[in-house]
Amino acid sequence: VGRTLARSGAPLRIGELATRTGTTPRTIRYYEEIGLLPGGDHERGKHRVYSDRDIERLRELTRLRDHLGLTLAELRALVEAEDARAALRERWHRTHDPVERRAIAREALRHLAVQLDLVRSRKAALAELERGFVAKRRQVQRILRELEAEAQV
Amino acid sequence: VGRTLARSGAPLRIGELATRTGTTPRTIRYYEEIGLLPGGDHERGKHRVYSDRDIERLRELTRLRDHLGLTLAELRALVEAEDARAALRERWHRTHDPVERRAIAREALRHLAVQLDLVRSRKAALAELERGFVAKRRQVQRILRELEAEAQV
DNA sequence: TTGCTCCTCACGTCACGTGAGGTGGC
DNA sequence: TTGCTCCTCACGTCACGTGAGGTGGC
Repeated sequence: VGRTLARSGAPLRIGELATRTGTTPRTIRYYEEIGLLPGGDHERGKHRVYSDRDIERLRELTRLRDHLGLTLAELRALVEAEDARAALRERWHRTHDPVERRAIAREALRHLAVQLDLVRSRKAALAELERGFVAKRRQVQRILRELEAEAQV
Repeated sequence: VGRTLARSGAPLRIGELATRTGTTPRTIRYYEEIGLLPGGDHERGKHRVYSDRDIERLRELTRLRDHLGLTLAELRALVEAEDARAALRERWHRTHDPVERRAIAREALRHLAVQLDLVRSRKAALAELERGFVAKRRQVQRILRELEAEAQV
């Protein structure tokens, strides 16, 4: 096994993390500043170092930001809820009490329902936009066909 | 026919336009300042007055801004293209040359295709997000059912 | 050692929000 | 006349972009 480019699991620097997530180093530092991302585990003045888990985390954040239009304050609230759920998963693994486990699972379902509602209402709005464009297009196409039929004669 | 609230066709002031389009007076003035909206036809210091056509125009802009995530610079480019197409429609009504009319219709189709591509790629991204949430939910639901079956025994 | 990427200020920008102080129309 | 909405500055804010000047690691 020789050298491999982009070896999975290898630590990343901020530039790599940025290109892999479609953002910029500035954005990453800003998110760290406002508490949306961990500090890449660095001392002041030294280079930040990230892991594969950070790639996933940042990708998730940018997706929610771009596709659901969440503000960074909303994202931060969401991340805090996420951390709370991570703590729940911890408890899940430590307990074997089925009553507690059911409560944890139901909590997870409620959270997923909220996310799904957001995604679906945005999708519905986009679908409406799409319908409008398609209707206009159909109308123009009909007119164009008529003009071309006329030209045939 | 007596007084009707919100009579269609009556001129609007900026506050009315704002509430009808889900924006704010400040946003409307800003859009005017950067050339995205006409000036409500007012002299300096006097009240701006808008028509029903302005409602539609602003709604269209906010939809494209919110759902497609366009910047105001992109919106302005789009508005300019829109104005160019309006000029084409003018020519359409003045000409009866079928060759010219076909050219105009084809131009309109190209423009609609660009818009549709944008909408659809955004919809696809949202659909992917949705699939992820649905898969997670299914998994949690399965676990929950198992726990409840256990409780039944 | 030479590039390249990284570091920390810090000011600039985009798209508005938010008063401050004053005028206009039902 | 009294409210209410409108007007124009003008500073503040959010989410970064963009140098300026300097240090770190393959």
